[in-house]
Parts: sequence; C-alpha cells; structure tokens
Amino acid sequence: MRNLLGLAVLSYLTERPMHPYEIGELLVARDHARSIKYNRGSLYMVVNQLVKAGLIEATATIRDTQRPERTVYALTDAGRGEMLDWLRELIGQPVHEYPQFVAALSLIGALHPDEVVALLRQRQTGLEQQRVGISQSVEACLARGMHPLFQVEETYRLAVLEAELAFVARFITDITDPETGWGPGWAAHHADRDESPH
Amino acid sequence: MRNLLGLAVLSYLTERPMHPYEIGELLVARDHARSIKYNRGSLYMVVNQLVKAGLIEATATIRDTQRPERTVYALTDAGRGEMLDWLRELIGQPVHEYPQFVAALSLIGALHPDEVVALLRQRQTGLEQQRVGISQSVEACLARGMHPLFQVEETYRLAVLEAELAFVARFITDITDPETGWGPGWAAHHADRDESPH
DNA sequence: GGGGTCATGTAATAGGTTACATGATTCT
DNA sequence: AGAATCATGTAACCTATTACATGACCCC
Repeated sequence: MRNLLGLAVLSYLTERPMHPYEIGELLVARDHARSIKYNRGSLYMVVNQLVKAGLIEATATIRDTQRPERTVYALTDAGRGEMLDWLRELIGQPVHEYPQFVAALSLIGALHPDEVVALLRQRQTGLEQQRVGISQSVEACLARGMHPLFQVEETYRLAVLEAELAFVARFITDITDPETGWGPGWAAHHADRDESPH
Repeated sequence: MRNLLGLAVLSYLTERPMHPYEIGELLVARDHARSIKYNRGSLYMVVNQLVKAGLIEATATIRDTQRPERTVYALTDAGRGEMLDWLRELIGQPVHEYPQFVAALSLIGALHPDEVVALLRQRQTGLEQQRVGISQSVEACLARGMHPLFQVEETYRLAVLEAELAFVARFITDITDPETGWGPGWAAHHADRDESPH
C-alpha cells in the first residue's frame, strides 16, 4: 500500500465512518484532490486494499430507500496507527521523486538553445499564472478567517513555484548572456549532432 | 505513451541504434536514472510500446557468439519528431504534480504539533544531506571541466531543495513562535478530535 | 412521462514492477 | 569443476484508469 489516496481515506475516516462516494466528494470539496491524485475507480480499489490489510472495515451497508446500496467503512485501531506512522514518515523523511521538469531538463540538449529560450519564457508565464492563482486563493481563505495551517500545502507550493521562477529566469540569462552565454557553444554542438546521422 | 522512460529511449537513440540493455546501462552510467524512473522491466515494456507506435524500429538482432540474442532498435523519423515535441511540451508547459510532501502537509493536522516540529527537524537534516551531496557532485563535475548544461537538472533540484529548507524552517517557527505560534491552538484542536471517538 | 443527469459501483483494459529463467563468464 | 555473478530477456502479477451499468430523482 503506497497509494497516497489510501492515506487520505484513513485520515477522513478518523472523523467518522463514511462510504466511499462520500469520501470522494469531500476530497474534492475540501480541495485535497489538488494534493492527492483522485479518481473514483482508484478510490474503490484503494478501499478494498485497506480492507484486506485490516486497516478499515465495513460497518454497514445502508440503503436509505434511495440510490444504490452504499457500504460504510470505519477505521480500525491498526488503521489509525498506520495512518499516523505513514504521515510521520512522509514528513520526517524526504524521498527522491521524479518531477517531469527534471526529466525534461536532463535531456534538454536535444533542443536548439534559441527554441529553449522561447519555451522557458512560455513556462514563465504559465508559472506566473499558477502563482497568482494560488496566492489569491490562499489570501481569500485567510481573509475569511481560516487558520493558515489549512493552507500550508499551498504555501509550500508557492515557495516551490517561486524558486522555479527564479531558476528559469537564471537559466535564460545563462543561455543568452552576451558575454558568457551558453547559447553559441550549445548551438554549435547541436548542429554537429544534427549532421552526423546522415 | 506518457512514460518518461520512453522519452529517454527516443533521446538515446538519436545518438545511434542500441539494444535495450545498453540503453539501460547508459541511463545509469550517465546518472539519468536519477531524473527518470528506471527499471529493466519497464524499459522493455516501453520499448515495445514505442515500436507499436512506430517511433522506433528493430534494425537487427545480433548475437556475437556470446550472450542471449539482442535486438537493436533505431529511431524513426516520426520518433525524432515526437521526441522533440514531447520535450518542447515538458519545458514550455508546467504540469500539476503530486509530490508526497504536499500530500502529507495537506493532512498534517492529524499529528500533534510537538511531534510535527520534531519530524520537521528530522526532515531538515535529511534535506541538508541531499543538498550537500548534490552540490558536491555538481562542483566536482564542473571542476572536471564538464559544461554546466549537463548538470542543469541537478541545479534545479538544488534550487528546489533550498526553497524547501527555507519553507520548513519557516513552518517550524510558525508553530513554535512564543508570541503567535500555532502550537497551542493546534494542540487543543488535536485533543478534541482525539477525545470525540470514545 | 420521457430525457437528462446524479449517485453509486463494477468490470475490462492498460500500465508497471517483481520475480524468474537461462546460458556465459569469471573466480577460487 | 562448482559457485557466484553477469548479461539479457520473458512472464506473472499487481496497480491504476477508463468505460460501462443501473436505478433514482428532477425538469419541463
């Protein structure tokens, strides 16, 4: 069990027993789906895995003379412990990850530097849009009196976004600097590799 | 085809035709496996997908009177184009991702603030270790005269690491500040939720 | 009262990872 | 020469995503 959706399920069930559909609704309503990848199919799968692992258990299947039958799940003691341990580990120990931009940077030599500069400028505007979007929503929540702890994940995203913006700006000048810019050398090397195949 | 290992395969095959095992070796030798998740099984799968998509093709199966038969693949024209388009998109357009730390932050209220502070301190040392590891290796490469472009993905990682370190430090003081720290309120709320279930 | 959409799940398919297989080489 | 390890690939399994199914409610 390494799907983080499972952690969200465990966490939500600490509030009260729920059925999967309700969990999914809450996940979206509270915007946790921005931080934890969610789709309904995965949710049902994860819930079954949690049952198998003994971390949650079905407490009832209710039908309020309404819609399809719904199974309600509750957290077990083991589930509560596992949830806490899991969270502790995620906070205490940084893990190596593979963001898409890192992958792209590692292979960026295949593009011509002029094109790269244009693409980086495009990225800057995208990042900037994300940044204003997030910071506005954070400020709106704070203005409504919400405790900043509930926005801490977005605050983190903002910090990373700003670092990335700074990095991109720096990268552009590294390429284009008229004195020491990497552009010319890069372009030359690029021409080489484009000729050689034929 | 959204597996970034596929992008790496396309990119490597621009140099010359290779067999999968060789691609895997190079991926590790050049440290690209730090930026793109690699394991052998996935590599063979991805190669098959690329063949089906017409982006690469088998050019020979050689057996140098040695080990098992090896199939050598070469890039097609479509493959070259796809590789470039894919890279352009990754550079030009930021995508929403789901780092584990973001998920954890979004649910961190389930832990007691005192414990969170301890875990964040632990994280700081882990991040700091990563930081010195990366910056030493970058400097070593530069000292050997390697062009900084070949380290650009690690430079980016450094920038993000530093932003995360700053964020964590800030978060700790937000919790522990003797005037306005979130600790007391958080702890109280935490006690509430721990009582209610019973 | 029939067409749309909401609520809830299940099943089929595609994607990725781990475990296994097999001959060659190298070491002692 | 037998044990350990390398080189290479395949197959089995597990995970995740998409597509489908079904009855209720809601609107004109």
